[in-house]
Amino acid sequence: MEGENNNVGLMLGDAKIIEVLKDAGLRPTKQRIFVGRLLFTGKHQHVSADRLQLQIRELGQKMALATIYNCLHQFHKAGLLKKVNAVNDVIMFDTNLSYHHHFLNVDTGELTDINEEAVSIAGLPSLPDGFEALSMELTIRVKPQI
Amino acid sequence: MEGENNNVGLMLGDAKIIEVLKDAGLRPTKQRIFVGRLLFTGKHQHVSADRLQLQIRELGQKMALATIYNCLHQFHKAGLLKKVNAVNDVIMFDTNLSYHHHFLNVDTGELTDINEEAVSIAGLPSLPDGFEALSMELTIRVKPQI
DNA sequence: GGATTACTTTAAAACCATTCTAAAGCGATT
DNA sequence: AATCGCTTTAGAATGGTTTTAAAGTAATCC
Repeated sequence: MEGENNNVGLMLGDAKIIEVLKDAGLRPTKQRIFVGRLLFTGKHQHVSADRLQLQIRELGQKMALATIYNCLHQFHKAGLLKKVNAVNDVIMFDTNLSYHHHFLNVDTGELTDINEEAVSIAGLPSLPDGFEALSMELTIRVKPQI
Repeated sequence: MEGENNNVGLMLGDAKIIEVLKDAGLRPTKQRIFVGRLLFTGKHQHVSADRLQLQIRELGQKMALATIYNCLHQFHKAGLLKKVNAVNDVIMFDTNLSYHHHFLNVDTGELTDINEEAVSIAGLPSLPDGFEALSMELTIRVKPQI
């Protein structure tokens, strides 16, 4: 179970991003700083490697998909991103680190945060013997009304 | 479907499976009946196409993976199976049709049902405008204690 | 029943998100 | 500036799933 990380929406200048990267033990390369700028805007996002590359292209930059995957995984390992259960066969990362749940638009694969207070899960079931819980996630699948 | 012992002759209980298939608008082919026999045993299971093929092979039969995928998807469409969020990049189907949640062993990808009464989710959040809810699923990721 | 028609199964190829490879590039430390 | 080790990169590889088109089989019609 992940800790209740009451994250402030950080708006990082490059200096701060560089510091965050260093603190995470990651060299502040051009690529990691660029991705950091896109992700840590203060507004929470759900991103896939693919869409991130598109976004980068639209800004007139080029970055190998492998680099983007590396970056996302490293950010995740460093606790800067949450990994969301694969959606439509695509790995999604979430900049909202606090404990929360998601609506999943099954038509588009789009995720939307559920306000934490809107749902309460009571009575954690006893775990199988010899197991420990890592995290918990509720997904509500939704689709546009006809 | 072929094998050394190519006897897929119907056994007792097949009559019921055939009826179920017909009711679902599916021709009761040898393959669908065989898969039905494996799945609808009364004991709930979580299966992937891959593991199902292994199980079939162990019984001395042969079935194309594509056929197994077709079968699972058709059964799902007919409401005979539930589809579970992809786990470790693998599509899982669940014979337990009732509303329930899962423990996910992140090491093995194995799913275990959570007794419905063991958890209660209170206060359904209001859905985004113009959307309707399809389903809801809680996944508790667990791993063996060290 | 046998022929016709429509749906199914199959092996193999295609697909596609993700990971791997190994060579070129770059950041840090001296 | 020289070196060392981590990074980036394009392209190939991987692996689960889907598609293809040809062969097979269930249902229908007479």
